Amino acid sequence: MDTTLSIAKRLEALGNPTRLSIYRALVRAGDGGLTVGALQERIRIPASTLSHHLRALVGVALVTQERQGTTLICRANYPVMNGLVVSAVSIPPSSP
Amino acid sequence: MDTTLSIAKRLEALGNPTRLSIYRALVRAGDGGLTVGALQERIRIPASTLSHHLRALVGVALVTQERQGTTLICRANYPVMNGLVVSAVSIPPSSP
DNA sequence: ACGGTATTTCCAGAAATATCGAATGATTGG
DNA sequence: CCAATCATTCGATATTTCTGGAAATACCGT
Repeated sequence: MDTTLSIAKRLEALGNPTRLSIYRALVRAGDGGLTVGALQERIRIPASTLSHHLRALVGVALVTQERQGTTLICRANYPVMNGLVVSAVSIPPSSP
Repeated sequence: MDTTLSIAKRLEALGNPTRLSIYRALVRAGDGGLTVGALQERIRIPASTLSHHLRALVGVALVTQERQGTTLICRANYPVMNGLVVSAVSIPPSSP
């Protein structure tokens, strides 16, 4: 019903260069994913900033997280991205 | 070279609910496109606000404009959107 | 040139985002 | 329990984005 909104939220999440870099790093990492620490080494931004961006990506389900002891593993959520792509490309029926 | 950036810019442009509505209205309109005025009737926002959003979409080439007398016809730029989708889905090689 | 319609630019205020150091919380191994 | 490591939250600032009324501009027909 609010398709447009959830699509926009995901696009907005990916629309920040830093967050897009994070997402792409996770795509590159594949199914193994990356810990927040590993991500920090690659992206090279302060931990707090990274944490905020990760929260945004997780909030729209583009990224999932799994605890493993003291570390957190982050993974790109492919099905959600595929759905987003389909939604973005397909011709919308009408409304908003 | 700045792939990530230009992708991010386009995603950001579509990441605003109002702009996404505008873009979708243009997709619905098809090859005929819509004048700015027609767009305003559908989206129902002040002309100046609409103009700002259109400028953003045109600025990243997701929308094209063609003058026709006193009116401006806006059209969704499909090739750019297709390119964006491909970029977003394909696994990036490395770097930022 | 004038009047009218279509659209953009100017301006400004409100709201949202991005950033990051410092403090805090969580979890495990010893 | 303590120390250590990994990560998040707090607090504060700087920057950007969004919004829309008013004024300006563009283009046509007469």
